[in-house]
Amino acid sequence: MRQNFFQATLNLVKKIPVGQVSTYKIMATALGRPLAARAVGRALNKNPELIATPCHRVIKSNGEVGGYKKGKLMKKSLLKQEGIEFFGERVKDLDQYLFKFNLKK
DNA sequence: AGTAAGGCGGGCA
DNA sequence: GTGCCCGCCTTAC
Repeated sequence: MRQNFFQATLNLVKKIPVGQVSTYKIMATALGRPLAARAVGRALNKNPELIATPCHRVIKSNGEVGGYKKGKLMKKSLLKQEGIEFFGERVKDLDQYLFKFNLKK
């Protein structure tokens, strides 16, 4: 399932609705690996299609933007275009935009 | 096969 | 809030 993890990750990112975001942790959990947040980031970094796969909608669990292959500035810009606002390096009202997939809080 | 790296998380000083 | 370290997981060399 190693190779599949990569696929599953990209696939999962595509499920994030426009105007919403998720965190590496949540995604890792959704993938069955609550502790693989790092691996998720690794996968997204090697994301073949930056546009088709909205990896910019994935941020850190603490609300910070996190990183982006093309730079976090670009990431923030893309998110802003989707209606998400920022407060410095953090997403404003994170819980409001946070997409938790099928997970229950 | 071994090791380093990477868009992280959490705990503690 | 900041900084540091350790832990976790997968991918690349």
